Amino acid sequence: MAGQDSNVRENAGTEVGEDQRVRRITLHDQVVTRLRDLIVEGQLAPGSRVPERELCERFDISRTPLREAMKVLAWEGLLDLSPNRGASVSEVSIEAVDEVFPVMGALEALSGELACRYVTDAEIEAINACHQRMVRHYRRRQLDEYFRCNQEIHEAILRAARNPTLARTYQGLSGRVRRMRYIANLEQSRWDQAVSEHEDMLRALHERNGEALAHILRTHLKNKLDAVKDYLVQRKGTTDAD
Amino acid sequence: MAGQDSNVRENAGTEVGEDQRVRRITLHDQVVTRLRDLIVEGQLAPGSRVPERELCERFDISRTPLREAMKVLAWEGLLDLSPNRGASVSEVSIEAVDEVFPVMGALEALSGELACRYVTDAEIEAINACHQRMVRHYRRRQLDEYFRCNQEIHEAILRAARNPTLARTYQGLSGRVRRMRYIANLEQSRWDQAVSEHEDMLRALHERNGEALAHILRTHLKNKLDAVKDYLVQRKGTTDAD
DNA sequence: CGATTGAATTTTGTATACAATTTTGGCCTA
DNA sequence: TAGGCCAAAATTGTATACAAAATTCAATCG
Repeated sequence: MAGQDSNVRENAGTEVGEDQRVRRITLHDQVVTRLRDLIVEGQLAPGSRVPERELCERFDISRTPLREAMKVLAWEGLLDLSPNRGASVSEVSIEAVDEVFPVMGALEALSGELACRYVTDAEIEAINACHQRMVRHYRRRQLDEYFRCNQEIHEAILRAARNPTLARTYQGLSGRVRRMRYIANLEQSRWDQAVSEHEDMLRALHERNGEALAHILRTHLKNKLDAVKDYLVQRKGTTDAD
Repeated sequence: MAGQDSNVRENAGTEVGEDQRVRRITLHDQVVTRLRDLIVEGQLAPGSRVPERELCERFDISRTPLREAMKVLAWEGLLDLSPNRGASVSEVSIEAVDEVFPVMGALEALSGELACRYVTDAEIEAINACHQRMVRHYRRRQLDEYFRCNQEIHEAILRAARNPTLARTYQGLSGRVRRMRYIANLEQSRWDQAVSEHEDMLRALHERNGEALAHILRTHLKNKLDAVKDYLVQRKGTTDAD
């Protein structure tokens, strides 16, 4: 009876569930994706102001779709908007990391539990294949490819949780954290640890041990964010006195 | 050092933390709040289409700020947008409730734990006062006033968690659920139960027992959503055959 | 020489105009 | 009469124009 349910959604670009049947994507949707990538990849430095004019020229569009996109990114927390004073890329502070962690941690743990409940054998196999690819990239020290597989795995788990609301909520937060991986490059010891944690994940998924997977995902996230925080502390030390 | 932090935020209307020093609120911010209220209060029926023209006339504004507001509400999940085909109010289905519960439950539990960690005696006292008011309204069967106190308490707990990201994320989801309280009116037995659960909450908060509060909040939410689901099932039964 | 005030410039907020797509209604045909 | 096709209307997507606020910079005053 409820026909309106599986409609095309906004921000299709970063959704976990893929409805790729949309051929005509609106301009501001593209802008949301492209602008988010710009921020996430650090091409727009945290704290820097973002005049509308500049972005209009860069994307070669008018202000209307750009502003609509900026509203969404402000809601996601990637931009700070001040009335009549414009937009600036939100800062990545240690406090922000500490603030985001418990929330993402709770969601990540939940996704682990739900994923173990609903994941299919085929999905586990696919995730396993992706994991093996990731390990190969890890051995060859191919950072970019490694990250791509890494994110693919996390998205697959999120998808296996069979909860679009969870996925959307998590992704909304992850943008703020994802860019940190560009800011803080992986140290070798942390990298070894991360791969080891991923092994644990796969095992828990195989055994469909939701509690274990939840715990691993949470720890995994915490370790990752701690690494980012270390980097931020260190960086702060170079600019501040003492 | 990071000066951009405590800037005015978008959607100030429903934030938990109150920065009321802003005198000049932009038009689309007002529209976000007003349109959300319209949806939450059920004045725009779930599933109904929402032509821009109509809302422009109702709010007496042009399409530009309205569209910016609609983008945000679509992100919140209150509106479904289809390119070139307009907006419709998202449906409130049983599946949607089941989907939202685990996510909100996890966040609610988290807020309980954090609140017990950071809440001050003064805050507990304020919450307690609000609780007493709520009980009075409950005894007098004043539904609207009861709900107002109820929401105030939940917001106070969320605020005590000292985590704006958590608050924002939770509020983003709560809009979808809040309107259900208008759809499904409280039955007496459920009402008794809810008040009793609130007593438990206050006790846990007093004892600063985070684990207990987390559990109570989660159960409280589950009971509330179950009541909504019962109502939806019943309602569906009257329209569908069997 | 520094601070303050005020006009010019820039930037944002809102409204309107134009283009493109979808929906609707009617007409024609099989 | 039913179905399909084309045109007209309505609705959405985008661009531009105008208004208001904020920033800048310089000139004047202390």
